[in-house]
Amino acid sequence: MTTIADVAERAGVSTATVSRVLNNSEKVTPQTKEKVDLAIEELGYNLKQVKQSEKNEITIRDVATEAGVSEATVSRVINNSARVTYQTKEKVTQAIDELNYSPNANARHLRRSETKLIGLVIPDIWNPFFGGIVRGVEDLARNNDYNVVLLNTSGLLARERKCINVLKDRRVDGLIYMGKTYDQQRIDLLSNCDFPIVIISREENEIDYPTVNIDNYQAAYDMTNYLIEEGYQKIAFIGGPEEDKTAGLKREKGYRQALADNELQFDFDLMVKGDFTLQSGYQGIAEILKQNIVPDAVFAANDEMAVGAMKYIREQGYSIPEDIAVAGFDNISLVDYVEPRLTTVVQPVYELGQTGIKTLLKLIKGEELEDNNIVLDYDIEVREST
Amino acid sequence: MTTIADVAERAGVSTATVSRVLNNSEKVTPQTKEKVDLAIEELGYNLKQVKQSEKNEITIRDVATEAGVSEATVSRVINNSARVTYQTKEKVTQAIDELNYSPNANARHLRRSETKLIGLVIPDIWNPFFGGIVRGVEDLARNNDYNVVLLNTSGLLARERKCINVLKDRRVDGLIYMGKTYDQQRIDLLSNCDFPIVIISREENEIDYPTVNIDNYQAAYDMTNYLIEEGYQKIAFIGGPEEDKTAGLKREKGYRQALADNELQFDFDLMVKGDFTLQSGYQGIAEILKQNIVPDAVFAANDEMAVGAMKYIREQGYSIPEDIAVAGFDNISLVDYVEPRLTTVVQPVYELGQTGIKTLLKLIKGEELEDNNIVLDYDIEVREST
DNA sequence: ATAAATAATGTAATGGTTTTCATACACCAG
DNA sequence: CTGGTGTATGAAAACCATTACATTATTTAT
Repeated sequence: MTTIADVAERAGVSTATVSRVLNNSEKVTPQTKEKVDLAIEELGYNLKQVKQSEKNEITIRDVATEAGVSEATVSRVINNSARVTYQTKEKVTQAIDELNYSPNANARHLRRSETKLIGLVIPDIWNPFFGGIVRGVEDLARNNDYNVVLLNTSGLLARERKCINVLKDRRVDGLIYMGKTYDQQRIDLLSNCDFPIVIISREENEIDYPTVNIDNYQAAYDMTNYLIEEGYQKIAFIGGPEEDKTAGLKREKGYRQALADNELQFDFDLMVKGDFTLQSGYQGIAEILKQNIVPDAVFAANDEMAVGAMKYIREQGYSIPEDIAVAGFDNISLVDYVEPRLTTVVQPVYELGQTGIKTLLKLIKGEELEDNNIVLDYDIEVREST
Repeated sequence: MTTIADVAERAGVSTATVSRVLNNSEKVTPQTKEKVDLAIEELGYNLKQVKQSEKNEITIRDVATEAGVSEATVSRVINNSARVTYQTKEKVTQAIDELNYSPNANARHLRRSETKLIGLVIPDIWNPFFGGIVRGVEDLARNNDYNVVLLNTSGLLARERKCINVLKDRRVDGLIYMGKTYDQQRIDLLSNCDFPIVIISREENEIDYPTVNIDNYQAAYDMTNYLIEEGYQKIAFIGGPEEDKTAGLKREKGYRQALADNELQFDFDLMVKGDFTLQSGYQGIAEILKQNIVPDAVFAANDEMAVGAMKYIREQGYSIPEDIAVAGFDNISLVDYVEPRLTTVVQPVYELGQTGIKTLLKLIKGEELEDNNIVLDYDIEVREST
């Protein structure tokens, strides 16, 4: 298509000048007018020309034409949104097949103002604990015609902020959020979203959104109790970091309460703080053993630390579980592979994910939640380490 | 907003009838008219009501009004797509802030006919091997303003088919595909897509799309060579399943060639087929040992099988690596946790992901690839198991 | 001061779909 | 067979942003 710009170039003047000539709006030298008029003629420029699309996506319009019906009818067939004669339906589906038409979801979503997209914000998919959750989320989401946009944050506030903005721009229908910490900044971040949000794997009292979780306190209590029943008396505990006011703290509390309820003295020397890494479990138990205190069992607030502890214990020549039993928390896949296999609290990761998305879908539909804080069952899987 | 349909429902007639009443276009029974009029009154229906959006999304139009400029100018500010006076820019950004405006990405993408969305099809995110890749993909994608739609297939053809269709509908700009197998059906599936595709972790000769991978043959060769150099002479191999004509086969070939090049006899009794699971590694080595053949080393085609083998070996009272050394392939996280830690081929998972997305972005931009099959470096990480 | 260029901004078409309102046709009861 | 209605369909207005093209302001050069 010829544009004013083309004419301008041909005539060797600016587009503004061409415009002036066309509209007689301002004075123009006769020579200039001459040049411009010539260019217009040469190029056959025509103000009223209609532009035609370059891109050749097959659209609902093409289908409509092919089937000899209106776009509306095609839409009705596609969405089953109204009764359509059998014949018409046939024609339409055939046209769709013939043209290999696939409806543009973006256009649909723009019109419908829903995107069938769920944001999934996670600190680290590499970690199988989260991997299991993601899988639960994705499976069930897709069964409900939603897709998942995955965003890995590494737990960094700046990245989380960006992620949330991206999700806002994309107008996701909802968000499943998992963070490392839940401080005021995160809460501000989330509260600024106008789509529903569900938090997985956090204690309910920290945060003001629906959560899906297990009862960390009770699980730790039960595990400790189990150890006591098995005859262990001197049970060490490797906890989470000082700052962790959430799951880690709950687990610690469960441990202490179980001791108390069994009339066992809580001993500060038997408790150390870790940071959920393998190393910290290793060092944690080392701290205790180096004081020449030898517990008969160690309960770590997560599996990584338990495995780290096992390593040190074995290095010191103790045998597991004969000298020192070890128990963990989470049931990450590696617990099955270590020697001896680790007794641990089984978190239902896949179900956590599924329940999270179920809850989110309810919120999206505007349904009321019976319970804002869903607590799933855990299991204690006894293996050879105790 | 009240629509004709609402009135029709209230009055218990069809919309057509309501229309007739409204326009006096055709005859209508007095009673019907009565009913309809009543309904109209009750619902306060007003033909001329300007329909206003129910959804009250803040749009670029609002920003334009607020800032006293045209929508085009707002767009220019947002996208930095043309020069705008400092003052105008100020006004616009201020309006954006004030209204807390966030541009609707779907509308943008519809117009631009690109979605900044990448499909990521994967057999199992739960598996840390894939988890690492996903992370590499997502990180780099986001740095380039792309988002990732994650689709977990469990390797099932039916699900893969659905996934691909979803991605087509969503008009993703590209796809990163990982599958368990690559048969004709998958190839058909992929070839039916009109966006660029990159395959991660597959041998180039199987498939006709750009791939990112390591050299499985060479890696297995090097590992075998390393074992031989360490003095092992009787090296067993636990391979992939019979059907696996890809990575597993390459690894086997590398193993055999290394033997040959070192003038070691290849011995069928020292080779078993597994299926990449822990159990199959356990059984595999059992098969060999039960024949009273005792190798001095075992090389498994992946880590899971290696760990399974370790387990059986230890159970039989052999010590690792003194009696039998063990080596694996992949470097999944658990290799660091087993006792002794496993010597293995390190696949650069994160880089595989990153390179995959890099390649895909090139394709999306329409750039030529220097190399259609990118081969990344691997490492051999020697630990205590050899 | 005038004519032209350049910079800044506006207008309106466009992207592909859904959905509301409107209507042609077919059916049914009297 | 005809008046009254429902059913199947069509036309056109949304949805929100981008962008091609046009135009108005502001410089620059003569």
